[in-house]
Amino acid sequence: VLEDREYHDVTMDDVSRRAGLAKGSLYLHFPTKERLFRELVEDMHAELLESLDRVRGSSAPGEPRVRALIAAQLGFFERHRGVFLQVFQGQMPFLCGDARRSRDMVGATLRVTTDVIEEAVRLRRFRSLDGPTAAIGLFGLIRGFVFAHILCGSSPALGSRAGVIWDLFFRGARA
Amino acid sequence: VLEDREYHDVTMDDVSRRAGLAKGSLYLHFPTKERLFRELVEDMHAELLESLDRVRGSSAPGEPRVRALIAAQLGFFERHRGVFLQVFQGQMPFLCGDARRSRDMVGATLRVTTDVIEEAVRLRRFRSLDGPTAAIGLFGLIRGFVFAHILCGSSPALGSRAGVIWDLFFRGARA
Amino acid sequence: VLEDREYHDVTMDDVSRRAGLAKGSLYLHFPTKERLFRELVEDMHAELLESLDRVRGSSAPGEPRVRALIAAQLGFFERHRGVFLQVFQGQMPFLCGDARRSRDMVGATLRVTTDVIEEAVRLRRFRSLDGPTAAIGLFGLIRGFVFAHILCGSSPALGSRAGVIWDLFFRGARA
Amino acid sequence: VLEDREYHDVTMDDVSRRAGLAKGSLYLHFPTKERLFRELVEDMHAELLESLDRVRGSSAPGEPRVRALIAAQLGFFERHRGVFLQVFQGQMPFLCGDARRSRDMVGATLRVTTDVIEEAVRLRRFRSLDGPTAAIGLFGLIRGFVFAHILCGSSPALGSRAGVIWDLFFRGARA
DNA sequence: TATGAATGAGGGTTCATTCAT
DNA sequence: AATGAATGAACCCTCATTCAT
Repeated sequence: VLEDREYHDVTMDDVSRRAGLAKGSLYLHFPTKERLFRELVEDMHAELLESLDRVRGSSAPGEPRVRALIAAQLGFFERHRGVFLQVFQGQMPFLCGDARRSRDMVGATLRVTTDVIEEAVRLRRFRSLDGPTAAIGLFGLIRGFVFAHILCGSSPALGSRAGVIWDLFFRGARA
Repeated sequence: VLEDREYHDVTMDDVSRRAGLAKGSLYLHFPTKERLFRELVEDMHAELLESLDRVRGSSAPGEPRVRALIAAQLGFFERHRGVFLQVFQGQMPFLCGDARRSRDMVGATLRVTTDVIEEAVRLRRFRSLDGPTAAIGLFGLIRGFVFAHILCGSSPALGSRAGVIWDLFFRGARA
Repeated sequence: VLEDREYHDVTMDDVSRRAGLAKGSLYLHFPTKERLFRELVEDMHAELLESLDRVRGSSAPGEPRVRALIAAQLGFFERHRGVFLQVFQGQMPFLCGDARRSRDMVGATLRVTTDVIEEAVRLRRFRSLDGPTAAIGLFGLIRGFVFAHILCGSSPALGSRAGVIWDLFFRGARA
Repeated sequence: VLEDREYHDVTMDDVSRRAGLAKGSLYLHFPTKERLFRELVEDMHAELLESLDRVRGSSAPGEPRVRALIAAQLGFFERHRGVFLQVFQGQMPFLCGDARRSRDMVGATLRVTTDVIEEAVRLRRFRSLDGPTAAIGLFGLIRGFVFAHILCGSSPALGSRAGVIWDLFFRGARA
């Protein structure tokens, strides 16, 4: 439903109609509208963390792992394009009014990113960088492309930007 | 008011109380709640564009100009920390339901950034980069630090991160 | 509720209280205050037309039918005395801002009246009259008595005036 | 202003703009919106009574006087067509929420009409009629044509219906 | 477990009225 | 006398939530 209307314009009526349930039945599963959407976002976030975790198992440390991490995030945002269109446009209280939870979600992503980057530093693939700081940078870089992608329609495909992001992050702009 | 409550939870009563006006008086100045907040955002955006324009006049092309651009954006976000806390947390419909306007605002920023980057490319300070793409990258990088700053409280000062951002953007992570 | 307060002074709160419903419940049945009152008036009007139609089935053409028509209208206004007190005093936008609809309602009544009068003319019970014009006259005559009745309290009973109206309409004032 | 908008949709702003005065200045002349419109209606009514009074001075008793009375009323309604369009459609609380006053206005008209009719009865121009009752009839007859005229646009001219009204009232429908 | 009619607090907006200038 | 910006009570309508069935 969020792909059509923003959070505040989505009524429980809309949700129930889409769910093929009666309005009252929604309340058998979620005590509150806020909780319903919070769980939606948390599910999505769990999925992201899971896919970031899989990065560790399925790729070699260093460059391949960083690239896999970038790809995993792009894939995640592409899969949930509709919802993030809302989130980025600020249409959905990202975590339904709970800043700490928002911090936690971003924090978890940053922690994984930091680990992967520090790994690459240890392997001398990256120069000596402050892990958390570089993680913020990479995080922002990725979101920048996601943002642009979502805002400007769907071309070019988000997945295809992984190479560009890696190139910018790895080599920088320097001549 | 936006620093306390999100857009949809801010009532015109809240606004008027904070403004020291009666509720009705608000409507002498803005025909609609949406318009009131739209104008707020547009004023802020105009200020950003103005300060980005000033970058051209007050700095040499190439590296200094890119650094000035980064600083200008950081300064802008720091000045409006409160509002952007909301925006980044998705608490405020940044553009009050008008995606095109959102695209325009971001587009204007990206255009200036593109110009400045292409300048640096022409001057051989940057390697041969696709201007618009690199602009998205820099834009994301900056916003990433702003986001982290806003989310994690105020330390370290946002302005002090200009060097880090420049370093990451210019040199990349490569060993 | 209209018997106590005029349309614009009747709040949906008043209506709901009188209906023994919550305010919101009203909106399950009518999308709008205007529509609620419009339907009230339309229902009343449908009832009037129905009772005018019945006149045709239950009375002989000519004099009896005209008398029945007069009686039917008086009965209708008497049944809805309260509402028409408002309407005649101009307390209720009779048609809620839609002049065409008003014309239609009156038009339908006039058409039936015209038919009945022309019938009587054909039967040589009435002299040769322009049907539509005479219908307006009879319509006004009836409403005049309704108006007076409503304005001056309830005596004498409206139904008892049918004879007087017929007498005036049939014989005129001529010596 | 009443010719464009109904009473409740006319704001004091509208009135002041039309009057070429500031809104506040209105309140130097009328303490209240209701009072402003009440005085408007009372002025109109005074004008009607005056013109009915003139009927006595300017026409012979009996038939000419009744005809003059009819003409005077038609003229009055034609002059104030706009306002009465509102009143008849029930758009304007005829006397701003004061039924007694409404009764008085109609009562005054009926009294004059009664006098004129009884005069004609005494002169044997009319058969023996109950004055007040016949007055109500004539009053209704006239209003019926005014109503039809106002509702159906302006043709035919209201003034031209005086003959028809007189004919109906005088001769009745009888063959 | 499922329903959906009913609820009623709360929001945006209007506009008659006031009052400092 | 004239102004018009300011006021704030009041209204229509929405929608998350409840509860009898």
